[in-house]
Amino acid sequence: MEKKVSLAVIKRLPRYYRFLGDLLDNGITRISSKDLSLKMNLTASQIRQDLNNFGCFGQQGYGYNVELLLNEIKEILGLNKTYNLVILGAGKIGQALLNYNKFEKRGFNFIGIFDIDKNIIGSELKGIKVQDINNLKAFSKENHIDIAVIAVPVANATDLYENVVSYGIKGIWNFSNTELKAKDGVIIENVHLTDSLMTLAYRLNSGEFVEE
Amino acid sequence: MEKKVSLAVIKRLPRYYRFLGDLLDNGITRISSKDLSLKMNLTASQIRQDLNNFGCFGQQGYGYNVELLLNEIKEILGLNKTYNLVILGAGKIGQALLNYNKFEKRGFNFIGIFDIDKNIIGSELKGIKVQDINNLKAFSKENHIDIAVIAVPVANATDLYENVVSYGIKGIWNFSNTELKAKDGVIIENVHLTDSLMTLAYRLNSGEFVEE
DNA sequence: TAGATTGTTAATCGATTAACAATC
DNA sequence: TAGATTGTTAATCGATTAACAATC
Repeated sequence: MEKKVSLAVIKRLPRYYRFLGDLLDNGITRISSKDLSLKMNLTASQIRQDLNNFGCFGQQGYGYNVELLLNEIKEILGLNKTYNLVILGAGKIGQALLNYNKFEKRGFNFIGIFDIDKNIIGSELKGIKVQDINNLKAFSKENHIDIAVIAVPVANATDLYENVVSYGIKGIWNFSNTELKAKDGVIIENVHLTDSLMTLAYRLNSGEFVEE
Repeated sequence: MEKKVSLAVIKRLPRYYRFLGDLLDNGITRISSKDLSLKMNLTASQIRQDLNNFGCFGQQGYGYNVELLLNEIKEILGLNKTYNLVILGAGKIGQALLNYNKFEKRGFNFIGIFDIDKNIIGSELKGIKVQDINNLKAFSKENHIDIAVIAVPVANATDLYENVVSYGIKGIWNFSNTELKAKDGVIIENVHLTDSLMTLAYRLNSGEFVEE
Protein backbone atom coordinates (compact mmCIF):
# COMPACT_ATOMS: atom_id res chain seq x y z
CA MET A 1 0.00 0.00 0.00
CA GLU A 2 1.17 3.52 -0.82
CA LYS A 3 2.28 5.83 1.92
CA LYS A 4 -0.57 7.60 3.66
CA VAL A 5 -1.56 10.89 2.06
CA SER A 6 -2.95 13.51 4.40
CA LEU A 7 -6.65 14.33 4.28
CA ALA A 8 -5.80 17.98 3.63
CA VAL A 9 -4.16 17.01 0.35
CA ILE A 10 -6.98 14.68 -0.66
CA LYS A 11 -9.57 17.38 -0.09
CA ARG A 12 -7.68 19.66 -2.47
CA LEU A 13 -7.66 17.15 -5.30
CA PRO A 14 -11.20 17.78 -6.55
CA ARG A 15 -10.38 21.46 -6.73
CA TYR A 16 -7.30 20.78 -8.85
CA TYR A 17 -9.47 18.58 -10.99
CA ARG A 18 -11.99 21.36 -11.50
CA PHE A 19 -9.39 23.99 -12.38
CA LEU A 20 -7.54 21.73 -14.78
CA GLY A 21 -10.80 20.84 -16.49
CA ASP A 22 -11.55 24.53 -16.94
CA LEU A 23 -8.08 25.14 -18.36
CA LEU A 24 -8.50 22.32 -20.85
CA ASP A 25 -11.92 23.63 -21.86
CA ASN A 26 -10.25 26.94 -22.56
CA GLY A 27 -7.70 25.31 -24.81
CA ILE A 28 -4.75 25.67 -22.45
CA THR A 29 -2.49 22.68 -22.90
CA ARG A 30 0.35 23.38 -20.47
CA ILE A 31 0.76 25.22 -17.21
CA SER A 32 3.48 25.79 -14.64
CA SER A 33 2.92 25.35 -10.92
CA LYS A 34 3.52 29.10 -10.66
CA ASP A 35 0.74 30.04 -13.08
CA LEU A 36 -1.65 27.52 -11.59
CA SER A 37 -0.87 28.85 -8.13
CA LEU A 38 -1.91 32.33 -9.20
CA LYS A 39 -5.23 31.06 -10.53
CA MET A 40 -5.97 28.91 -7.52
CA ASN A 41 -4.67 31.18 -4.83
CA LEU A 42 -2.17 28.67 -3.52
CA THR A 43 1.62 28.63 -3.49
CA ALA A 44 3.49 26.94 -6.30
CA SER A 45 5.34 24.98 -3.66
CA GLN A 46 2.17 23.54 -2.28
CA ILE A 47 0.98 22.44 -5.69
CA ARG A 48 4.23 20.65 -6.39
CA GLN A 49 4.26 19.07 -2.95
CA ASP A 50 0.66 17.93 -3.32
CA LEU A 51 1.19 16.36 -6.72
CA ASN A 52 4.42 14.67 -5.73
CA ASN A 53 2.50 12.62 -3.20
CA PHE A 54 1.29 10.66 -6.18
CA GLY A 55 4.03 10.85 -8.78
CA CYS A 56 6.18 13.06 -10.98
CA PHE A 57 3.78 14.48 -13.50
CA GLY A 58 5.71 17.58 -14.56
CA GLN A 59 8.77 18.29 -16.61
CA GLN A 60 11.57 20.67 -15.71
CA GLY A 61 11.60 23.80 -17.81
CA TYR A 62 8.16 23.01 -19.21
CA GLY A 63 5.63 22.63 -16.43
CA TYR A 64 2.67 20.31 -16.55
CA ASN A 65 0.71 19.03 -19.50
CA VAL A 66 -2.85 19.94 -18.56
CA GLU A 67 -4.59 16.99 -20.16
CA LEU A 68 -2.13 14.50 -18.79
CA LEU A 69 -2.30 15.93 -15.29
CA LEU A 70 -6.09 16.03 -15.44
CA ASN A 71 -6.13 12.35 -16.29
CA GLU A 72 -3.69 11.51 -13.54
CA ILE A 73 -5.87 13.23 -10.97
CA LYS A 74 -8.93 11.56 -12.41
CA GLU A 75 -7.21 8.23 -11.93
CA ILE A 76 -6.01 9.14 -8.42
CA LEU A 77 -9.51 10.14 -7.35
CA GLY A 78 -10.84 6.86 -8.66
CA LEU A 79 -13.02 8.54 -11.29
CA ASN A 80 -12.13 6.01 -13.96
CA LYS A 81 -14.31 3.52 -12.17
CA THR A 82 -18.04 3.70 -11.76
CA TYR A 83 -19.87 3.52 -8.47
CA ASN A 84 -23.29 2.21 -7.57
CA LEU A 85 -25.19 4.34 -5.11
CA VAL A 86 -28.46 3.93 -3.29
CA ILE A 87 -30.33 6.83 -1.80
CA LEU A 88 -31.92 6.14 1.56
CA GLY A 89 -34.70 8.62 2.13
CA ALA A 90 -36.78 9.85 -0.81
CA GLY A 91 -37.48 13.26 0.66
CA LYS A 92 -36.44 16.54 -0.86
CA ILE A 93 -32.73 16.04 -0.26
CA GLY A 94 -32.78 12.52 -1.64
CA GLN A 95 -34.68 13.71 -4.68
CA ALA A 96 -32.39 16.67 -5.18
CA LEU A 97 -29.37 14.37 -5.26
CA LEU A 98 -31.10 11.90 -7.57
CA ASN A 99 -31.90 14.68 -10.02
CA TYR A 100 -28.50 16.29 -10.07
CA ASN A 101 -27.00 15.05 -13.33
CA LYS A 102 -23.39 15.90 -12.61
CA PHE A 103 -22.92 12.85 -10.44
CA GLU A 104 -23.77 10.39 -13.19
CA LYS A 105 -21.40 12.19 -15.53
CA ARG A 106 -18.60 11.42 -13.09
CA GLY A 107 -19.53 7.77 -12.83
CA PHE A 108 -21.72 7.84 -9.75
CA ASN A 109 -24.86 5.94 -10.68
CA PHE A 110 -27.98 5.83 -8.59
CA ILE A 111 -29.32 2.31 -8.78
CA GLY A 112 -31.97 2.53 -6.11
CA ILE A 113 -33.92 4.83 -3.86
CA PHE A 114 -35.61 3.70 -0.68
CA ASP A 115 -38.05 5.13 1.82
CA ILE A 116 -40.14 4.15 4.78
CA ASP A 117 -43.28 6.07 3.77
CA LYS A 118 -45.96 3.90 2.15
CA ASN A 119 -47.27 6.93 0.27
CA ILE A 120 -44.00 7.37 -1.60
CA ILE A 121 -43.04 3.73 -2.04
CA GLY A 122 -43.92 2.56 -5.52
CA SER A 123 -43.89 5.96 -7.13
CA GLU A 124 -41.32 6.59 -9.79
CA LEU A 125 -38.58 9.20 -9.60
CA LYS A 126 -36.34 9.80 -12.56
CA GLY A 127 -37.13 6.38 -13.92
CA ILE A 128 -36.44 4.59 -10.65
CA LYS A 129 -39.17 3.09 -8.51
CA VAL A 130 -39.01 4.03 -4.84
CA GLN A 131 -38.65 0.85 -2.81
CA ASP A 132 -39.53 -0.03 0.72
CA ILE A 133 -36.48 0.40 2.92
CA ASN A 134 -37.08 -3.15 4.12
CA ASN A 135 -36.10 -4.32 0.64
CA LEU A 136 -32.62 -2.87 1.01
CA LYS A 137 -31.15 -6.02 2.50
CA ALA A 138 -32.37 -8.20 -0.35
CA PHE A 139 -31.44 -5.53 -2.90
CA SER A 140 -27.92 -5.35 -1.52
CA LYS A 141 -27.51 -9.08 -2.08
CA GLU A 142 -28.52 -8.84 -5.72
CA ASN A 143 -26.64 -5.64 -6.50
CA HIS A 144 -23.22 -4.41 -5.61
CA ILE A 145 -23.64 -1.16 -3.70
CA ASP A 146 -20.57 1.05 -3.29
CA ILE A 147 -22.13 3.97 -1.49
CA ALA A 148 -25.25 4.48 0.58
CA VAL A 149 -26.52 8.04 0.78
CA ILE A 150 -28.12 8.66 4.14
CA ALA A 151 -30.82 11.27 3.61
CA VAL A 152 -33.25 10.38 6.37
CA PRO A 153 -34.19 12.33 9.51
CA VAL A 154 -31.70 12.29 12.37
CA ALA A 155 -33.91 10.02 14.48
CA ASN A 156 -33.57 7.16 11.99
CA ALA A 157 -30.04 7.71 10.80
CA THR A 158 -28.05 5.73 13.35
CA ASP A 159 -30.12 2.54 13.14
CA LEU A 160 -30.15 2.74 9.37
CA TYR A 161 -26.39 3.18 9.36
CA GLU A 162 -25.91 0.06 11.46
CA ASN A 163 -28.07 -1.91 9.05
CA VAL A 164 -26.32 -0.57 6.00
CA VAL A 165 -22.96 -1.53 7.42
CA SER A 166 -24.24 -5.02 8.29
CA TYR A 167 -25.18 -5.46 4.61
CA GLY A 168 -21.53 -4.94 3.72
CA ILE A 169 -21.78 -1.45 2.23
CA LYS A 170 -18.46 0.32 2.68
CA GLY A 171 -19.15 3.92 1.65
CA ILE A 172 -21.48 6.26 3.51
CA TRP A 173 -22.41 9.71 2.29
CA ASN A 174 -24.12 11.13 5.34
CA PHE A 175 -26.52 14.07 5.05
CA SER A 176 -28.14 13.55 8.43
CA ASN A 177 -27.07 15.92 11.14
CA THR A 178 -25.64 13.33 13.45
CA GLU A 179 -22.39 11.53 14.14
CA LEU A 180 -22.09 8.04 12.75
CA LYS A 181 -19.66 5.89 14.66
CA ALA A 182 -16.52 5.14 12.67
CA LYS A 183 -15.99 1.47 11.88
CA ASP A 184 -13.03 -0.31 10.39
CA GLY A 185 -13.29 -0.54 6.65
CA VAL A 186 -16.25 1.83 6.42
CA ILE A 187 -15.65 5.26 4.95
CA ILE A 188 -17.97 8.03 6.10
CA GLU A 189 -18.15 11.34 4.30
CA ASN A 190 -20.30 13.84 6.16
CA VAL A 191 -22.22 16.72 4.64
CA HIS A 192 -23.37 18.60 7.69
CA LEU A 193 -25.37 21.45 6.18
CA THR A 194 -26.35 22.90 9.53
CA ASP A 195 -22.72 23.03 10.60
CA SER A 196 -21.82 24.73 7.36
CA LEU A 197 -24.47 27.37 7.88
CA MET A 198 -23.38 27.96 11.48
CA THR A 199 -19.80 28.45 10.35
CA LEU A 200 -21.04 31.03 7.87
CA ALA A 201 -22.98 32.79 10.63
CA TYR A 202 -19.89 32.93 12.82
CA ARG A 203 -17.77 34.36 10.06
CA LEU A 204 -20.40 36.96 9.16
CA ASN A 205 -20.26 38.21 12.72
CA SER A 206 -16.53 38.05 13.23
CA GLY A 207 -15.79 40.81 10.75
CA GLU A 208 -13.41 38.64 8.84
CA PHE A 209 -12.02 39.95 5.60
CA VAL A 210 -10.91 38.16 2.43
CA GLU A 211 -11.15 34.40 2.78
CA GLU A 212 -10.86 31.19 0.75
CA MET B 1 -11.61 43.21 17.38
CA GLU B 2 -10.73 39.93 19.05
CA LYS B 3 -7.66 38.05 18.03
CA LYS B 4 -8.13 35.96 14.92
CA VAL B 5 -9.37 32.44 15.62
CA SER B 6 -8.26 29.80 13.16
CA LEU B 7 -10.77 28.35 10.73
CA ALA B 8 -9.97 24.86 12.04
CA VAL B 9 -11.28 25.86 15.45
CA ILE B 10 -14.36 27.57 14.04
CA LYS B 11 -15.30 24.52 12.03
CA ARG B 12 -15.23 22.43 15.20
CA LEU B 13 -17.64 24.71 17.07
CA PRO B 14 -20.87 23.36 15.53
CA ARG B 15 -19.78 19.87 16.51
CA TYR B 16 -19.23 20.94 20.11
CA TYR B 17 -22.62 22.57 19.98
CA ARG B 18 -24.24 19.36 18.77
CA PHE B 19 -22.58 17.18 21.40
CA LEU B 20 -23.36 19.54 24.25
CA GLY B 21 -26.97 19.73 23.12
CA ASP B 22 -27.16 15.93 23.19
CA LEU B 23 -25.63 15.84 26.68
CA LEU B 24 -28.14 18.34 27.95
CA ASP B 25 -30.99 16.38 26.37
CA ASN B 26 -29.75 13.37 28.27
CA GLY B 27 -29.81 15.26 31.54
CA ILE B 28 -26.06 15.58 31.93
CA THR B 29 -25.32 18.89 33.61
CA ARG B 30 -21.53 18.87 33.93
CA ILE B 31 -18.65 17.38 31.99
CA SER B 32 -14.88 17.48 32.10
CA SER B 33 -12.76 18.08 29.03
CA LYS B 34 -11.49 14.54 29.51
CA ASP B 35 -14.95 12.95 29.38
CA LEU B 36 -16.01 15.11 26.47
CA SER B 37 -12.83 14.21 24.63
CA LEU B 38 -13.68 10.52 24.93
CA LYS B 39 -17.13 11.09 23.49
CA MET B 40 -15.94 13.30 20.65
CA ASN B 41 -12.76 11.48 19.80
CA LEU B 42 -10.55 14.48 20.41
CA THR B 43 -7.90 15.19 23.04
CA ALA B 44 -8.86 16.96 26.24
CA SER B 45 -6.07 19.42 25.50
CA GLN B 46 -7.59 20.37 22.20
CA ILE B 47 -10.98 20.99 23.72
CA ARG B 48 -9.51 23.26 26.38
CA GLN B 49 -7.39 25.08 23.83
CA ASP B 50 -10.34 25.54 21.50
CA LEU B 51 -12.62 26.92 24.19
CA ASN B 52 -9.98 29.21 25.60
CA ASN B 53 -9.91 31.07 22.32
CA PHE B 54 -13.17 32.57 23.47
CA GLY B 55 -13.06 32.69 27.26
CA CYS B 56 -12.69 30.73 30.47
CA PHE B 57 -15.86 28.71 30.70
CA GLY B 58 -14.72 25.94 33.03
CA GLN B 59 -13.87 25.64 36.65
CA GLN B 60 -10.90 23.83 38.15
CA GLY B 61 -11.79 20.62 39.88
CA TYR B 62 -15.29 20.67 38.43
CA GLY B 63 -15.16 20.81 34.66
CA TYR B 64 -17.73 22.58 32.52
CA ASN B 65 -21.38 23.28 33.17
CA VAL B 66 -23.04 21.82 30.08
CA GLU B 67 -25.88 24.30 29.80
CA LEU B 68 -23.64 27.28 30.37
CA LEU B 69 -21.09 26.10 27.85
CA LEU B 70 -23.80 25.33 25.33
CA ASN B 71 -25.07 28.87 25.65
CA GLU B 72 -21.61 30.33 25.32
CA ILE B 73 -21.03 28.44 22.08
CA LYS B 74 -24.46 29.45 20.86
CA GLU B 75 -23.50 33.04 21.49
CA ILE B 76 -20.07 32.63 19.87
CA LEU B 77 -21.59 31.10 16.74
CA GLY B 78 -24.02 34.00 16.51
CA LEU B 79 -27.06 31.78 17.00
CA ASN B 80 -28.74 34.23 19.34
CA LYS B 81 -29.44 36.41 16.37
CA THR B 82 -31.72 35.60 13.47
CA TYR B 83 -30.73 35.69 9.84
CA ASN B 84 -32.71 36.45 6.72
CA LEU B 85 -31.94 34.18 3.80
CA VAL B 86 -33.02 34.15 0.17
CA ILE B 87 -32.77 31.08 -1.98
CA LEU B 88 -31.66 31.72 -5.51
CA GLY B 89 -32.75 28.84 -7.69
CA ALA B 90 -36.04 27.06 -6.96
CA GLY B 91 -34.90 23.69 -8.25
CA LYS B 92 -34.67 20.53 -6.20
CA ILE B 93 -31.76 21.75 -4.08
CA GLY B 94 -33.38 25.09 -3.39
CA GLN B 95 -36.61 23.36 -2.46
CA ALA B 96 -34.85 20.82 -0.28
CA LEU B 97 -33.20 23.60 1.70
CA LEU B 98 -36.44 25.56 1.98
CA ASN B 99 -38.22 22.52 3.36
CA TYR B 100 -35.62 21.54 5.90
CA ASN B 101 -37.06 22.79 9.18
CA LYS B 102 -33.90 22.63 11.24
CA PHE B 103 -32.60 25.86 9.79
CA GLU B 104 -35.53 27.94 11.00
CA LYS B 105 -35.20 26.42 14.45
CA ARG B 106 -31.69 27.83 14.58
CA GLY B 107 -32.80 31.28 13.50
CA PHE B 108 -32.16 31.04 9.77
CA ASN B 109 -35.31 32.28 8.12
CA PHE B 110 -36.05 31.98 4.44
CA ILE B 111 -37.73 35.20 3.39
CA GLY B 112 -37.67 34.71 -0.35
CA ILE B 113 -37.06 32.27 -3.15
CA PHE B 114 -36.22 33.30 -6.68
CA ASP B 115 -35.91 31.66 -10.04
CA ILE B 116 -35.46 32.47 -13.70
CA ASP B 117 -38.01 29.94 -15.01
CA LYS B 118 -41.39 31.50 -15.90
CA ASN B 119 -43.08 28.16 -15.24
CA ILE B 120 -42.04 28.15 -11.61
CA ILE B 121 -42.31 31.85 -10.88
CA GLY B 122 -45.56 32.62 -9.10
CA SER B 123 -46.05 29.16 -7.68
CA GLU B 124 -46.02 28.82 -3.95
CA LEU B 125 -43.52 26.76 -1.98
CA LYS B 126 -43.93 26.33 1.75
CA GLY B 127 -46.03 29.46 1.88
CA ILE B 128 -43.59 31.58 -0.08
CA LYS B 129 -44.24 32.72 -3.62
CA VAL B 130 -41.41 32.08 -6.06
CA GLN B 131 -40.31 35.41 -7.47
CA ASP B 132 -38.61 36.38 -10.68
CA ILE B 133 -34.89 36.65 -10.10
CA ASN B 134 -35.10 40.12 -11.63
CA ASN B 135 -37.05 41.19 -8.55
CA LEU B 136 -34.13 40.40 -6.28
CA LYS B 137 -32.61 43.86 -6.53
CA ALA B 138 -35.83 45.58 -5.51
CA PHE B 139 -36.49 42.94 -2.86
CA SER B 140 -33.05 43.48 -1.36
CA LYS B 141 -33.82 47.18 -0.96
CA GLU B 142 -37.01 46.50 0.96
CA ASN B 143 -35.68 43.64 3.06
CA HIS B 144 -32.45 43.11 4.88
CA ILE B 145 -30.85 39.97 3.47
CA ASP B 146 -28.05 38.38 5.46
CA ILE B 147 -27.35 35.36 3.32
CA ALA B 148 -27.99 34.46 -0.30
CA VAL B 149 -28.12 30.76 -1.07
CA ILE B 150 -26.78 30.11 -4.55
CA ALA B 151 -28.56 27.03 -5.85
CA VAL B 152 -28.49 27.69 -9.59
CA PRO B 153 -26.61 25.83 -12.34
CA VAL B 154 -22.89 26.52 -12.65
CA ALA B 155 -23.37 28.50 -15.84
CA ASN B 156 -25.37 31.19 -14.05
CA ALA B 157 -23.65 31.19 -10.69
CA THR B 158 -20.83 33.68 -11.28
CA ASP B 159 -22.98 36.43 -12.80
CA LEU B 160 -25.59 35.95 -10.13
CA TYR B 161 -22.91 36.18 -7.46
CA GLU B 162 -21.66 39.48 -8.84
CA ASN B 163 -25.18 40.86 -8.78
CA VAL B 164 -25.86 39.63 -5.28
CA VAL B 165 -22.69 41.29 -4.02
CA SER B 166 -23.59 44.52 -5.77
CA TYR B 167 -26.89 44.53 -3.85
CA GLY B 168 -24.89 44.59 -0.62
CA ILE B 169 -25.48 41.02 0.52
CA LYS B 170 -22.53 39.89 2.64
CA GLY B 171 -23.10 36.18 3.14
CA ILE B 172 -23.03 33.60 0.36
CA TRP B 173 -23.90 29.96 0.83
CA ASN B 174 -22.73 28.48 -2.43
CA PHE B 175 -24.07 25.16 -3.68
CA SER B 176 -22.94 25.62 -7.28
CA ASN B 177 -19.89 23.67 -8.28
CA THR B 178 -17.75 26.65 -9.14
CA GLU B 179 -15.33 29.04 -7.49
CA LEU B 180 -16.69 32.41 -6.53
CA LYS B 181 -14.05 35.08 -6.35
CA ALA B 182 -13.38 36.24 -2.79
CA LYS B 183 -14.20 39.87 -2.12
CA ASP B 184 -13.50 42.02 0.88
CA GLY B 185 -16.34 41.94 3.35
CA VAL B 186 -18.13 39.07 1.61
CA ILE B 187 -18.13 35.69 3.32
CA ILE B 188 -18.46 32.66 1.09
CA GLU B 189 -19.27 29.25 2.47
CA ASN B 190 -19.02 26.56 -0.17
CA VAL B 191 -20.90 23.28 -0.21
CA HIS B 192 -19.25 21.45 -3.05
CA LEU B 193 -21.19 18.19 -3.16
CA THR B 194 -19.28 16.84 -6.13
CA ASP B 195 -15.99 17.43 -4.34
CA SER B 196 -17.33 15.69 -1.29
CA LEU B 197 -18.35 12.65 -3.32
CA MET B 198 -14.97 12.54 -5.08
CA THR B 199 -13.19 12.59 -1.74
CA LEU B 200 -15.33 9.68 -0.66
CA ALA B 201 -14.44 7.80 -3.84
CA TYR B 202 -10.74 8.36 -3.25
CA ARG B 203 -10.94 7.13 0.30
CA LEU B 204 -12.93 4.05 -0.71
CA ASN B 205 -10.14 3.11 -3.07
CA SER B 206 -7.22 3.96 -0.85
CA GLY B 207 -7.91 1.18 1.62
CA GLU B 208 -8.00 3.58 4.50
CA PHE B 209 -9.05 2.30 7.89
CA VAL B 210 -10.77 4.05 10.81
CA GLU B 211 -11.28 7.75 10.16
CA GLU B 212 -12.86 10.87 11.62
C1' DT C 1 -8.00 19.33 53.22
C1' DA C 2 -7.20 16.17 49.17
C1' DG C 3 -8.59 15.26 44.62
C1' DA C 4 -9.92 16.83 40.35
C1' DT C 5 -9.56 19.55 36.56
C1' DT C 6 -8.91 23.82 34.64
C1' DG C 7 -6.13 27.50 31.93
C1' DT C 8 -1.83 28.13 30.00
C1' DT C 9 2.98 27.49 28.84
C1' DA C 10 6.17 24.45 26.62
C1' DA C 11 7.13 20.57 23.48
C1' DT C 12 5.96 18.07 19.56
C1' DC C 13 4.16 17.13 15.36
C1' DG C 14 2.64 18.00 10.77
C1' DA C 15 1.73 20.99 7.02
C1' DT C 16 3.14 24.86 4.31
C1' DT C 17 6.65 27.65 2.30
C1' DA C 18 11.29 28.61 0.67
C1' DA C 19 15.38 27.37 -1.58
C1' DC C 20 18.03 25.18 -4.93
C1' DA C 21 20.36 21.46 -7.49
C1' DA C 22 18.84 18.69 -11.29
C1' DT C 23 17.41 18.70 -15.84
C1' DC C 24 14.30 19.45 -19.67
C1' DT D 1 23.27 26.62 -24.83
C1' DA D 2 20.52 29.56 -21.60
C1' DG D 3 16.21 29.93 -19.38
C1' DA D 4 12.57 27.86 -17.14
C1' DT D 5 10.65 24.99 -13.97
C1' DT D 6 10.50 20.78 -11.83
C1' DG D 7 11.20 17.47 -7.69
C1' DT D 8 12.95 17.47 -3.28
C1' DT D 9 15.37 18.87 0.86
C1' DA D 10 15.52 22.27 4.44
C1' DA D 11 13.32 26.03 7.05
C1' DT D 12 9.33 27.97 8.87
C1' DC D 13 4.99 28.28 10.54
C1' DG D 14 0.87 26.84 12.83
C1' DA D 15 -1.84 23.48 15.08
C1' DT D 16 -2.05 19.73 18.27
C1' DT D 17 -0.53 17.45 22.35
C1' DA D 18 1.72 17.20 26.81
C1' DA D 19 2.79 18.96 31.18
C1' DC D 20 1.92 21.35 35.25
C1' DA D 21 1.08 25.20 38.47
C1' DA D 22 -3.11 27.35 39.92
C1' DT D 23 -7.29 26.73 42.17
C1' DC D 24 -12.00 25.21 42.82
